[in-house]
Amino acid sequence: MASPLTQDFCRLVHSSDELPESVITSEPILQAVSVKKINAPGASGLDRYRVILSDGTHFLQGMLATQLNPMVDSKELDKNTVIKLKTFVTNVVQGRKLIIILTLEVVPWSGEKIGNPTNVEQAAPLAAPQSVLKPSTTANVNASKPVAKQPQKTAAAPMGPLYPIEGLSPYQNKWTIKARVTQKSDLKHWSNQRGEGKLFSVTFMDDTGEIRATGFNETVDQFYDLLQEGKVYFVSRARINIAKKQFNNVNNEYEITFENSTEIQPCDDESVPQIKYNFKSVGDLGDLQKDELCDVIGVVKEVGELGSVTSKATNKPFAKRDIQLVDQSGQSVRLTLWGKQAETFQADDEPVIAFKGVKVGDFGGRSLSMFSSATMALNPDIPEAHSLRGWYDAEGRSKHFQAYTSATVSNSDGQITKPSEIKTIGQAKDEQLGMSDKTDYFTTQATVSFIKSETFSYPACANPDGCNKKVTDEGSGWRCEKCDKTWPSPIHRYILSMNVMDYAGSFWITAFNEVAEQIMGISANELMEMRDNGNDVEFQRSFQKASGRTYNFQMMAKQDSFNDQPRVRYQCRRAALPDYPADSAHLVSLINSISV
DNA sequence: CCCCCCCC
Repeated sequence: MASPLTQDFCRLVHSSDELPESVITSEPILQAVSVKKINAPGASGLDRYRVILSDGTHFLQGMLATQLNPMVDSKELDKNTVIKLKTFVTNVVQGRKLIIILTLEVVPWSGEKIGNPTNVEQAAPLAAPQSVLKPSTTANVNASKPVAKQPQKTAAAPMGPLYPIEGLSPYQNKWTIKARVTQKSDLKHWSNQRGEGKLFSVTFMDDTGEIRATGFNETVDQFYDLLQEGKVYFVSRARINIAKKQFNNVNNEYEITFENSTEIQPCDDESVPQIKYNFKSVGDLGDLQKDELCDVIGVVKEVGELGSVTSKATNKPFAKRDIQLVDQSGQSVRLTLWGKQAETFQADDEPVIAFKGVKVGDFGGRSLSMFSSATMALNPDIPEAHSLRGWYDAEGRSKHFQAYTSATVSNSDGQITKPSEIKTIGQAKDEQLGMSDKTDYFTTQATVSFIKSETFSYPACANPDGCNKKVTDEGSGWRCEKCDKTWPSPIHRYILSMNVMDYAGSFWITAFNEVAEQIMGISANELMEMRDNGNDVEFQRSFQKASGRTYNFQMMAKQDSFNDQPRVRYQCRRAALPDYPADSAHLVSLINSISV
């Protein structure tokens, strides 16, 4: 059988300083005669595979970009697999030339080894490398010092070969990327123990990936005005470092730092792609940990008032504005804008906005916050936005959206629980919620049948900072151990014990101060005063008035022991008046789930 | 070399 391999490719690579663009894009076909895992994992912690690549006559070393790992894991790429190199770069590591394969295609092959290749390092160099693969019409006598294809006549020539962003690494120095600025930060000044200075950063993107780049001090003067969001540039001769992933969500294990020698040239090639998103559905934010960064697209359902907060850390005031985002998940989430963005934000027509790199918070279950490296695109021309717009205008607008609640906050193990499910009291008991080691959260619609009036509160510390600890009556005053203070009188706080029922059963639940106050309609202090004043009729009526009402209770079921017997305590964390349209929608979905 | 991203 004729060899499918690209003849003399290994010698061409080995004898060229830098490969011509025509070779880089020629999609050579080689056989991977060996595929081995490298012992030292890469900076990303991912496995790295080394391949020995043969053209049938010689072999040389190659590395696989980590995104190709699944092909090795699945054995799609294995010993003696024939592959077509779709994108690759060459690199010299420890004096040895190797190929880094970024994307490849498997070429069908019997699995036999082709020929008896020898190490290209021992082979005689190729006399005229450029003639082998380069079409003769564009043959370039300076092929050993090639330049990439000129993209546009208005564009300046880049330095060195064009690299895909994906192919950049700290071990290369002669590279040029052609990339779009998808995000540009404001100019920032800093001052700390180690000194002071100014900086800005941008995110570059091409069709292989994205990378963050930062300029400090003099390079700010050189490049801050030149680099504009949305425009395309050639960038070369900058330093590449390991990225500190905790500070941005740009998907690259490396980042660029501009240096004085860095060259940046504008380019008006429109083929470079626009911003890339990896959207997380609003309903799936529970999958993410607090402080993770994510991309979200949603309809702006509500725009809050402009407000201001004072930072606890710096004592500086910040403008803030909350908006509510909804999507097809039926869930809504709050997103907070800060500073200038909060002040200038306007969206009264329920637009679609795509957010990139917003930070996940756990306030009220799940919330989002703009991060300095986050971007916001109003009605972007992307499929997800069009589909969201169509859905919202057709049906979403009239839908009820489930807001995140604190019932989705991380539990005592620090694990995130999903938005609480709706259960009947019978289901909560049948499913033994709260009987395991972990805390269970659920929502139940039930009616208050009875509220205990004998004990309904405890005397709490009157410290205005909200200590709320129990205080003891010492005759001369009420003493708080924690605050080491004695108060003339305590503040009574509810521990309200209620029996609630639905058609499937009843149970006793406890509501603490805020929820209990909402249910009773008056404070525990006021109630205590009635009792102390002997106002029994009014006192008893308060309990009767609060009974017979129906709520959607957000419940927490947790095990504890009483007289050495394990039992479940049901705590009510929130009580909301029933939302009948939403409840009906829930019933409809239950009915739909059982119909054929 | 920043890396704070705030509040309730």
